[in-house]
Amino acid sequence: MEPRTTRATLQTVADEVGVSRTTVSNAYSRPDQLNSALRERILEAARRLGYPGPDAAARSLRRGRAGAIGLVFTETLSYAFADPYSVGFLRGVAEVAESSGTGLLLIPMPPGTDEAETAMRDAVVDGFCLYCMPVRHPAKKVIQARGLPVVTTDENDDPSIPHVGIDERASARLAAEHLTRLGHRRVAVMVDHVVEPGRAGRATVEEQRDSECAVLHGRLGGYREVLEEAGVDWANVPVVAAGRNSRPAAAAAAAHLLDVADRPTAVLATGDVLALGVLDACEQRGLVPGRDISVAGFDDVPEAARARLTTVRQPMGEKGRRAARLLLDPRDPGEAVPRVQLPTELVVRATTGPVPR
Amino acid sequence: MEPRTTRATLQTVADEVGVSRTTVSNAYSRPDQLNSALRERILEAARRLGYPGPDAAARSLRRGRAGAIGLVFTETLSYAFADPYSVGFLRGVAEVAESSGTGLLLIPMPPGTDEAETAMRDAVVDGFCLYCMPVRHPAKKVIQARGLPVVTTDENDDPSIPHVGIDERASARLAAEHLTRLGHRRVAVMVDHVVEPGRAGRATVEEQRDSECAVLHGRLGGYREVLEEAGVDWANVPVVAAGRNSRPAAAAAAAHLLDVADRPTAVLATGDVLALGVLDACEQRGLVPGRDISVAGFDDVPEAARARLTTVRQPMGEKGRRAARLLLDPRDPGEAVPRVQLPTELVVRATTGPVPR
DNA sequence: TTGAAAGCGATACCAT
DNA sequence: ATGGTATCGCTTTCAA
Repeated sequence: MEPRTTRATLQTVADEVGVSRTTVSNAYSRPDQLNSALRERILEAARRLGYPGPDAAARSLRRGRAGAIGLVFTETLSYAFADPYSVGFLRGVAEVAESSGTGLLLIPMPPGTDEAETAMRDAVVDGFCLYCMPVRHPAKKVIQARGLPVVTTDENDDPSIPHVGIDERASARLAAEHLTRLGHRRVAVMVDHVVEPGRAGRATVEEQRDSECAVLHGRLGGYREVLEEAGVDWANVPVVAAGRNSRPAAAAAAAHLLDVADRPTAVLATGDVLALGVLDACEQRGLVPGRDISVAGFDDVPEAARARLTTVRQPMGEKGRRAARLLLDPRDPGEAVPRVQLPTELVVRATTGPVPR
Repeated sequence: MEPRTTRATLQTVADEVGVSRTTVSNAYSRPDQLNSALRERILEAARRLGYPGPDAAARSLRRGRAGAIGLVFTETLSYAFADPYSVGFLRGVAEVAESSGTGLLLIPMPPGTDEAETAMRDAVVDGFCLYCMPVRHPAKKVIQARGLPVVTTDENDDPSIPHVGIDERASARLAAEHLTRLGHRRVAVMVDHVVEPGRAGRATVEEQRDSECAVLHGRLGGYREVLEEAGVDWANVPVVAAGRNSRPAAAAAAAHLLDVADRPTAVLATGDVLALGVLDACEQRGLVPGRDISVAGFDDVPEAARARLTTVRQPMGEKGRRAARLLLDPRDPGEAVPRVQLPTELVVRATTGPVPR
């Protein structure tokens, strides 16, 4: 018996078989470089010695390739699986990554700045997809410093980073115009959060302006334009935060809208999950959406169709696919930085209708 | 200007500042090991030189730690995001991983054996979570050979691998007994696939036996026991495969069940997504579930509650959390291999009722 | 085909 | 607080 104090390595196997490291390496990575009898002998010896195969990290270092792309969220990782919009996006990314044999590394974002920077540095990846990342995030500069391909979605400040997204403002307008055309003027808005995650309740115009989230700015901006064009004073439009992007949170926050004297005739939600929560709240109160009150969402997640929710559809799966492709298909340096803008459309279903009289 | 032909490395920065590599390394990894003035000088020089920070692969190699755990599916990666059960599980894994600063690497499984083995070898991870993996999968031995911590869910053959799951057979019995108690004897079963993915239609008893999927065996076995106890000949029980685990596929396959002379009075589905598809098919035909026909699912995904589906609840989030913990909390070698069995329960809602007369 | 030598880029340990 | 040295485990020329 050999002493098994130290783990078996390429060298161990090479010595055992009486060949060089190169040959053992080839046995794994380039089967065509040696005759299969020798290869079998090597593999057999490896098995016998308990050699686990070429070390992944060492291989990655030597080759300069990780075989994975990193997905970076600001939200908690588990949120990535909680929100159907996010799931749709990830699914798109996964489709493309998979077809090129690339793994997907979901990178958690620790709270502290130093920790976050370290996390971004330690990710063994060939590129980053930034998702839901505030315009100014400390970890962003680390990611850029690494010099790997990067792509952003939704939030796009930096023109030097490839981007795939939608026209947030114009898309939001679609929903708002639909409502004003139906005659609605007393409109309220439901968002996930404005200033800080978790904080629910009405947000002032100043707070809206100070938000770090470009998507929120775009969507609120679109709503605002349309409503002002219809003669509504934006300062009087209640913008209510659910605190978190969840159905129950939205349902709870909807109380601010529904249980008041001058209940709005319509609610614009910046996401379908929120809109569905508002619908839940309506149901609890015996309000029939589309008749007693109008509710419009954003995203068109799968559940929206079942709930007959009027919403703005954005192609989340396609977004993910395009983002992944931008990362995986190398572009030549001369080329302009790609900026993909995907189309959106208003989907009118049953939750919106004329102003009740 | 320095020549920038070669990428900046630790050494480059060390030379520039006139310190040793160690000190530069410490500036990044152990800020407390040097005075902050020097650290600032180093970081500044790094910035100036375009040094991207310590290389992730090199660091991972040297430290012997990857900072990520690998999730391995047999299904396509995008499927992981398509199935709500799977999403719930992943969410649980993500919660725990995140809390310990660990990333999640979703590893695609290529079709070929060699490719699959390479993919498992190249994953830079500290452990593997095997999910939905057939009892005999070629990639499995590579994973075990790597000698990293491994945990399986659902499919469990090997007693040497830690496992978290449910009692498939007993849980399936819950649903079946509920139906037989209601008087149902003409019962059909809907599964995703038996022999090979994609193949839809009725499956013979032989095909059922030959399936590689332990979960399927467990659930069908449970149904069978109960039905036979109730005097039903299993050979006469239609077991229909939807081909894929999707709602539309199930709805389509339900035609085999609903559009026949002796329509069953009840359908047992091995998953909620399938059950929901059956409900869709019922709706198209004007059949009211719970009155005209009974439908029971399995999993209790979020949509099930909305659809008022009777089903067997399994704690998918908890499954994920436990699996992640088994991977991340190191156990001492002497300890027995953990096998966690999570509880399930029957959730009776509106889609099941007495036999229509 | 096979092998020798030269790194890939960083960190740990032990002095200083 | 700093620095020297050894090493992590592999792949890649290039020559034999």
